[in-house]
Amino acid sequence: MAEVLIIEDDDRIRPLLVRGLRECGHTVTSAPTGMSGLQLAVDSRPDLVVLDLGLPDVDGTQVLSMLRAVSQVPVIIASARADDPSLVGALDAGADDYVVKPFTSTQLDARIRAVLRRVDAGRQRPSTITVGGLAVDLAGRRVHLDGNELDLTPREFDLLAHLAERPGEVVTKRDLLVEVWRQPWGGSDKTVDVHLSWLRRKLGETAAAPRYLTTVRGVGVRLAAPVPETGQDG
Amino acid sequence: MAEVLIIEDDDRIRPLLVRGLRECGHTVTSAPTGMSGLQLAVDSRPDLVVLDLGLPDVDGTQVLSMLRAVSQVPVIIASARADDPSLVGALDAGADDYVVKPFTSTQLDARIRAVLRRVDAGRQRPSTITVGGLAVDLAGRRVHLDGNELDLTPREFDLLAHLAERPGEVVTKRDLLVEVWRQPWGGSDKTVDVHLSWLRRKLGETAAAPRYLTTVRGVGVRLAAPVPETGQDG
DNA sequence: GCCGTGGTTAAGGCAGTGATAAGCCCGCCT
DNA sequence: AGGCGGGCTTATCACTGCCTTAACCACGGC
Repeated sequence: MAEVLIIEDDDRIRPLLVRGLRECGHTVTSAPTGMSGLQLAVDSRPDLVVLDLGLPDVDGTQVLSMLRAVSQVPVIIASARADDPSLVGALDAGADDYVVKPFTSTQLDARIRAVLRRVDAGRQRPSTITVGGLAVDLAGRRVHLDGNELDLTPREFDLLAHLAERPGEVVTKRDLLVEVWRQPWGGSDKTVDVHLSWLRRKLGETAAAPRYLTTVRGVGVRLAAPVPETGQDG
Repeated sequence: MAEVLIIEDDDRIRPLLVRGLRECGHTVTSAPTGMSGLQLAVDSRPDLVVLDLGLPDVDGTQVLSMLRAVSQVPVIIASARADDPSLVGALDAGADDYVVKPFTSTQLDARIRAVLRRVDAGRQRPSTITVGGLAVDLAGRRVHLDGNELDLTPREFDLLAHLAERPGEVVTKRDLLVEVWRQPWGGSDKTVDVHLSWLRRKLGETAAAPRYLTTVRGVGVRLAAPVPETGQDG
């Protein structure tokens, strides 16, 4: 069904949850601490995170805040705290649901499906995006420009795909480093510049005369259909 | 915050919920039976429905099914039944969340906000503001004036965007320095003046004959749709 | 008539960007 | 196991163009 990450320190509960959700058909990974869970969430990009509030290293609410800073992944809080302030605080910090221990994997599975159903309803995306004469096949990882297939490196494709998913929208280099390069904490903007340069070359354009890739100085870059040439210019 | 419909038969609980949610800032309507609630949901198109499972006329799950047949409105089940089958059945029937009575309006409000946040995230908002013949695309950072695209510098765009987000409202230079320039500690008002001047030039207007950007002496500046020329003036 | 606020233009400094080259790492082929 | 090549990153340098500061002018209020 979905890839689920469980962040839970209790060595008795964690295996139970992993096992229960696997029996429900999910692909499950797990982490025993907040920081390792955060790491996994960034690296493996799960479809949903089940987060315990009572973690040994960092408070669950803080983990949630940090996670929200870099990802929109749905989060279900699993906590022993049944009081309103804990619940309200967690939901307002960006959680999607809150279940109080003890609970069955059946219930957790039902809540997971409810959250994912709502999330999926928002984004039904076609597997191939067309922007002007540019066709990006996300599933097949192929790109065609005016009918001719382009030979892109993995990074080049990921970069182009990310931009193609937001046509006409300006994306910052910082966002690209986070989303494409998966480096929320570091990395150099220059790397993005270089890849953009190569991408432009393969798209048959230059930075000085952009067609699809327009850089917005001081902000980022935008992918949009080129404006048809008006013929003779001034 | 949102328009909420409460479907609940208990004459003691219903007013409590209505009152509690109104205190949280929601607009609330309510119905005591499944069929009247269904009617209201169709007629008044609320942003969210709180549905009791134990209704006198029709079972709550059936109400949910009928509602889902005609609407994608988010539904939070409020029920006295704490057993897993009821919860799983309701969620699988299309509910977004499930709270077990008794619960506080604080908790219900938090869950409402969590559900609505996720729903709103799915909608792609039209991120373009139109003021008269001026169209400001916030996400794409493009500006069109009477159909022609304007070439604005980053600061010019930020300035215009900030004003466009508050059409008709006078904004002080101090506010602009804080919000656009991100300099709460200092900075010269003259900088704003200079950028306003450039912006006016690109908008095809002068300070003496303003169309979109009107300065209010001693206060600040306002962006508003121009008043059509009446021909000869007084 | 003076002062303060606002408008415009000019100029210099600097930050962000573009392109290329070199180094490194990893996988593949022999 | 060693060589090889493609791809990614980092570094360097030149350049464009934006932002700020400064100076001067116009206007309205007191």
